[in-house]
Amino acid sequence: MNDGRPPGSALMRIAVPTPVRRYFDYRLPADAQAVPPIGARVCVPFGSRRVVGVLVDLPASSDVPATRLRAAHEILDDTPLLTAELVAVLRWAAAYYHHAPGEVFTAAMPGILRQGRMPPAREQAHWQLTLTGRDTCAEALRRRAPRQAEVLEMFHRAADAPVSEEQLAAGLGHDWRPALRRMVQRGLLTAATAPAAPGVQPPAPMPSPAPGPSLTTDQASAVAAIEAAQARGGFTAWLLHGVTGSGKTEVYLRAIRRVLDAGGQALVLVPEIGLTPQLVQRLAHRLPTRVVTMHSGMSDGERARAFLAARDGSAGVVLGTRSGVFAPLRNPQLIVVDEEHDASLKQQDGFRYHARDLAVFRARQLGIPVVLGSATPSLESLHNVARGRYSLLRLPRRAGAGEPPTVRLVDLRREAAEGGLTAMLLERMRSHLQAGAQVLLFLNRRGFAPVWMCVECGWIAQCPRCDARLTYHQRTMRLRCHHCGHERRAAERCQDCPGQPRPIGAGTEQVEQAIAAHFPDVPVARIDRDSTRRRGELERQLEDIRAGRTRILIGTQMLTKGHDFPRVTLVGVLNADGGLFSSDFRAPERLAQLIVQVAGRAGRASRGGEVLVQTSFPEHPLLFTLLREGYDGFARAAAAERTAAGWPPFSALAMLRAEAAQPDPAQAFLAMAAQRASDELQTMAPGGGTADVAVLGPAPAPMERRAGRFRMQLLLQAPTRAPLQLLLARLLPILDTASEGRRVRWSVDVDPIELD
DNA sequence: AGCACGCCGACT
DNA sequence: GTCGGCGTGCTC
Repeated sequence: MNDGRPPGSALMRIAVPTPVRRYFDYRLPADAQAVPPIGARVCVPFGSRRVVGVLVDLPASSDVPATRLRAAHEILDDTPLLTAELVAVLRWAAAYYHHAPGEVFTAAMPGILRQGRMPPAREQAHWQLTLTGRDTCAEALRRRAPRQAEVLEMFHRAADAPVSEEQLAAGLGHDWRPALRRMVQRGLLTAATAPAAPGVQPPAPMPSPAPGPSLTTDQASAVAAIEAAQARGGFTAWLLHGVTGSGKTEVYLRAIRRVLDAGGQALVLVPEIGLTPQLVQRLAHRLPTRVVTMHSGMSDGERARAFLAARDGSAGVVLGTRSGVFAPLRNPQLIVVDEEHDASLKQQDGFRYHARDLAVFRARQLGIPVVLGSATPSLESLHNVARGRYSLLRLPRRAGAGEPPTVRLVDLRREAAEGGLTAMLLERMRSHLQAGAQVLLFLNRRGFAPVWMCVECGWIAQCPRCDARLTYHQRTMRLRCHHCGHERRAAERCQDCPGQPRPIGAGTEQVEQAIAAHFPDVPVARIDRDSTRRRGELERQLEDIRAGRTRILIGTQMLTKGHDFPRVTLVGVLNADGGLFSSDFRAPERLAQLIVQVAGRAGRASRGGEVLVQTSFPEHPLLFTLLREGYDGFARAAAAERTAAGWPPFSALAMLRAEAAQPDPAQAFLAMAAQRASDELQTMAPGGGTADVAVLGPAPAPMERRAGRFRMQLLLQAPTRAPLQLLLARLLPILDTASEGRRVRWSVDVDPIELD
């Protein structure tokens, strides 16, 4: 029975998976029994195809003439797949980022679900210890097979009771399957027929949550402030600015614990690389609930099941990367965004949303607290604190006995670096190694050398498809483009003269080689995308580091996030100059964050750490301020510069980008866009103050040619978001229908963070 | 993005 | 005479 309304006259507004910036209206299916709920999936005819969309509204009328409306084929859900609250977030996001709603909704759903299917309900598999397994010592296994040792430990903790897949996943994060399979082969574990015969054996117990450490006074007052807000109810945004090692996670844990005790759910977002098995484990060990993760490394089925567990409320904590912000939640009471400054929270292609900003919007709409945590907050968040939109919580001291590290600059113009290492750094390395500590060297440049040059004539190996140099990789004797993947043999002869090209400058591969020459007996690990390509390789290397088997670590950005190395006391930043003279106004902020984050790896143990930063520009004001006044001082100076220059957060930006196989169509499209933008601004000027929007460009992108395509950009800059939004709302429909747009690939980026 | 419709070259 | 090239336009 329906609710009395004749279903035939009801309309459905559907987000249809297509790049068109619009919703589509349909009639109910002919056989509909009732009006479906908002957030249900609906199968509809679209052109000549059948597609699965999401019901976002039941409008009273449509702009589309009734004769053109078609009836939906089928309603796929009677319990909505997306909550009404989430639908509202997605609708807002589509409007704010000016992206096609259908693609926004697509981005929010796991593949299986957006195809209109449900994940196969998988029989929960269980395993238990064999007698051999019971007698095997996890520690004995740890050296050769750390992953297996962790699995074994988990079974020992369960004290002979069978352990389920889900418990393994919660306790160990992803990737436990291969280890488990080998252990079954080795006869340590065996499949359990059933978790429990009814009434005989209790189901395998959740490992009971471990008690937390006692809080520092800073932590305690942060927790108290958040708890007061939780008790009060309603939206509050906190910026938790805690130095490395100050125990931000502990603060999150207390706030989450409180939410769980009240029967609610917490959503925790971390940058891609921060979602480590250690973090999953820590949450699972400490919280009396099911923790589900959502990230790109999961299979379709796992992802869909995690999504449904979030929606049904069976998971108390949802831990995800960027796209986790779109998890449907039954009873959300807290959102946490860790490392809120991290650029990977912003999607850089397609639907270019910022997970942190959407998290804040979502929390406001839900009327719940949101906690943004970082040791190096973004200038945006600090600005929001200054304007009173966020409340600041500070953890200025390390939680343990650790002293903050001392930071010094090494002048590369006075001290020659060989293989990336100055004599000064080598001397300090020797000293720290002798004291039994570990050393971490950071260099944001993989490969052997960034340049392959003929010393006779100056010829430099260039990528044929990008405006970029090729990086020399010595192990493979090949030249590789780090922007498009182009690869070729490194020729021994110059192309232009009889000379012999050779590598110039140092990458991680070369540093590794130089270290081996200087410290032949010290075990070294190199951690970058090349050395950790194999599955599980990163985990294996990190385990060697944690166990102290590795003494010197060389790595790129990968090394700076989410990993603790308590025995590292010396950190070397081999070359800090990359960000000093960039055209991107955010480069200094990123460099400062990087230096502080890397430095934070030093001396988390009781001994004071030491940081050496090698640079050719030791007098540069950025480095000077950062060293003398710390991140706070740097942030103040950077904010003053941004104010003067009119950059965010003291203005709002949107970037139009266009690329094509030839430069002309991209240029022509953006020139047209600039013209039409100016036209619109003319007609808008009287009321809305829109004349304040500056149209800058079009100009070639900083790397004009990339992967064989020419890239141009047009920047729109305004003092506030409102006029920019108004302009975009009027400009984009024009661009959508312009013929110039058909010959190029173009996109809008609202609040861009990479200006290239 | 698909997909259809549409109007011009080399083939069974 | 048709198969198919990709320009152009549309999808409730």
